[in-house]
Amino acid sequence: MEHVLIENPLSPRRLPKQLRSRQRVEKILAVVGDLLVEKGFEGINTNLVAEKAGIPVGSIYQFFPNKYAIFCALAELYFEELIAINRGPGREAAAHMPWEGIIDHVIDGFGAFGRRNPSFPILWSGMQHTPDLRDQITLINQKAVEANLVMIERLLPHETQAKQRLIASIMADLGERLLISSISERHAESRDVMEELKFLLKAYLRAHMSGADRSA
Amino acid sequence: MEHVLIENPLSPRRLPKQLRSRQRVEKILAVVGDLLVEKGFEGINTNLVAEKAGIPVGSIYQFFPNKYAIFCALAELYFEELIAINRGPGREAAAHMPWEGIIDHVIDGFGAFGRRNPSFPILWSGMQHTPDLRDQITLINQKAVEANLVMIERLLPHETQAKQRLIASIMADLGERLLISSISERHAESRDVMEELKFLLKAYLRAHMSGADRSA
Amino acid sequence: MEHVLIENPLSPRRLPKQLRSRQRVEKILAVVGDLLVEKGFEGINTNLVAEKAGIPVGSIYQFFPNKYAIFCALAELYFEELIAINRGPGREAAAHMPWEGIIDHVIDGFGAFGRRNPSFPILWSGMQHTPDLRDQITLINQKAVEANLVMIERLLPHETQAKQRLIASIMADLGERLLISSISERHAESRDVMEELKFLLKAYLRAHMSGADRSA
Amino acid sequence: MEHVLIENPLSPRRLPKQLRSRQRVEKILAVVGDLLVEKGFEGINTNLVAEKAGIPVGSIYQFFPNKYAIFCALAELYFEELIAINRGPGREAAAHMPWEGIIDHVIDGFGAFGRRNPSFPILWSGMQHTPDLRDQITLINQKAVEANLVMIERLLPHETQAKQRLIASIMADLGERLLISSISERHAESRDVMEELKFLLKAYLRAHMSGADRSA
DNA sequence: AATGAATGAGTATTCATTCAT
DNA sequence: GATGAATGAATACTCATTCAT
Repeated sequence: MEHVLIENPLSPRRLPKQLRSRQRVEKILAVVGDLLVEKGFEGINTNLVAEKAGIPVGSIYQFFPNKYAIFCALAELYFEELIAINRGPGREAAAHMPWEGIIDHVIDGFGAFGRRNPSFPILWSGMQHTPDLRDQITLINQKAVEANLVMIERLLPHETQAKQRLIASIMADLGERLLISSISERHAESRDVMEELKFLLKAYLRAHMSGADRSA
Repeated sequence: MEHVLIENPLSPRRLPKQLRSRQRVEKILAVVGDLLVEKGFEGINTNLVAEKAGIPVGSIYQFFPNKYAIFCALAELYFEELIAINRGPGREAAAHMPWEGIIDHVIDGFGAFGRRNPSFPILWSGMQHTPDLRDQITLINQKAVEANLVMIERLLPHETQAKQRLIASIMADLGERLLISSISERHAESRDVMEELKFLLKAYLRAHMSGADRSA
Repeated sequence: MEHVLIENPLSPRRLPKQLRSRQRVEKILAVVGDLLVEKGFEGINTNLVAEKAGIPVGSIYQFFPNKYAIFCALAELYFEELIAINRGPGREAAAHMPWEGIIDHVIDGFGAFGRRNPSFPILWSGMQHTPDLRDQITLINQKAVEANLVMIERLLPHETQAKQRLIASIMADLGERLLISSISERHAESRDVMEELKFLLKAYLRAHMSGADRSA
Repeated sequence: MEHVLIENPLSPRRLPKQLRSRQRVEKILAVVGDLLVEKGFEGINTNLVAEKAGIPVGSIYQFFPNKYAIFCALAELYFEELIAINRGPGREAAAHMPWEGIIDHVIDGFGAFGRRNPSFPILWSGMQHTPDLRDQITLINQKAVEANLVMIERLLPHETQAKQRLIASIMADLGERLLISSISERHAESRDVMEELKFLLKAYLRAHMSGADRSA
């Protein structure tokens, strides 16, 4: 389900069960992460990955149907983590937390994630180029929207569903896009940016909550 | 001699003065725009451009020192227009206009621009990959920040310069990033998104203007 | 791992162990030798080499990092042989041989070598143009000088080291330069030239041995 | 005669009579000389020459039928000078000069020439690569042989014509080859080399003059 | 299953020469 | 004559993927 085995050109070919195989897949993904930082998205090639991972090229194709499936798998790893962050601090914790706290928690989580995974923005923006990969991004985006919707429905119960979804979608966009740019080198003042982002999101939601006049 | 450009690896080689040359350069840029939509950033190659433009490859290299200079020239075309939009409705008009009107004007401008230039987001995100081109983006970003600063200084005169610049920079990021994503195909409901963006920006600035408490 | 060569831009990429690989490398070098004669140094291109060798271009790049490395490998083959010739008839034989015999032996060896390898002078002079290759020539030249020094030290023990080296160096130059020109087509009378060269070298050394007056 | 007007692919197309044309041809040759040193033989292209010479490309083709004819013309300039040097100090002077003096004079002349014309060895060795140009070299070589013959006939009147020609030819080879290598950077001790060369040539000729036994 | 040598289509850029103006 | 924009064939090197072993 999460790993559709119907031969989708981007999903992993074979679910590695054997220990060695699992280790190999992990090694491949780790190497790709490193190379993304070291050589850039376009600088990666399968032979290089194999060499750095210490496995033969052929083996890569036992786990992945093609080069892009590797990126996809790495992205999925990142996405799972991001979705978890985006989903917030968990039901019970969230129940006793003001919504602003959730926003702080999510943005801080994104910030920490970005610092932990310098290859993420490179992978993300690289995926835009390959039409097939772009579809994966759309998918992940939808998951982010769903996560946001949970909070929006709670905060803005009187809005139409369409409006709620629009807001959730804008928030997802903000999150993703700014996740990328806030990590990039030109924001050494990353901390300030993160704080400002929290302020922005809160202001946005508060304005909706107070039913602010839109026409002015 | 008059027009020998300092041979920057990205600036055009020769300024086309003759009618035919100007037409050729325009044709090249138009073809690149089309191909960007049709084949994606990585799908473009010089021979293809030449063929579609109906000129020999060699001719491309009379005007551009290399492939990336073509992208750069197209980007510059777009950037000029965007900067003009971002600068707002002009001094006199702006003087008699509430700041919200300026925001509406700019966002609407961006929206119209995006609809007119479907190749823009592809070009923009493609430029991220090529280090040299990335520098161009940084430059343009700075110009956008400057344009935003003018308004911020007027609206939030009591903030520190650093804070003003941070806000202007967030706005620029928002503008650029959302310019890209709001245009992309997955937002057919582009109009709603645009309206929501206006709301977002206004809420953000209003929150700053009212000196909202940040700590909550 | 055993055979990973330090990736010098001119040394072979992979040492061919398998029979087929070794044959391929040999075939490549043989084809380059032929083409050198047929088309000249500048007339050689990698695709042509591949075609004539009956292998795909890509295969060339499995063994050689670039075009010049092929020339270098061929040169090294030649050089090894030449150095061996230059080193003379071997210790024991040399011990029972007048020095003139050694000169005869070396020059005859050069002559035979030249007749066997018509591509050599083309390769040699071609290597002068490519700065990287020129360095290889300097190296080989030094080896030739060392080989000559052995004999010079024996024949002219009273000269200063600097003078001995100068003489050895002139001899090396003579050897190399004349190796090239004596082989070239305009000397069909190659045999006579070879004999004259022996005479020249002997006269030169004898003059030094007799401590001839230089000032006249 | 010296400038065959029959459309030889390497001779100049048109003898420039007009002042401006003569200046242009001279400028072209001077620029080629400079570029030879600056960019190497293969680094020269007609458009670059035209640009550096401050004339349009088309004009080059008014004086020279093709690129190689330019090299040829420059070579001819050099050769004329070299032949003059090689011809010795002039009839009257030579009559009152021991032959050793002539050799000194010629070698010194070659040395001075080499220092004056750093582009010469580059041009010379470059010409080896282009079959057509190689023929020019053969021609010039013959002229050098003729010049040497004059002296050889005087010094070794009893040798057969064939032998005289062989000796003259060896000397020419020595002269040319060593002209190139003695100039090159690896002989900073150029002066010593020059002196050694004089010694070599004198020893060679003296050995012939004394009818030295060849068989030893 | 595992390997890694082999494949060859694909691509940016150059430059001698021409010829319309 | 003079110009210099136009031309396009030519060329080194890469890399995703396969498949014989």
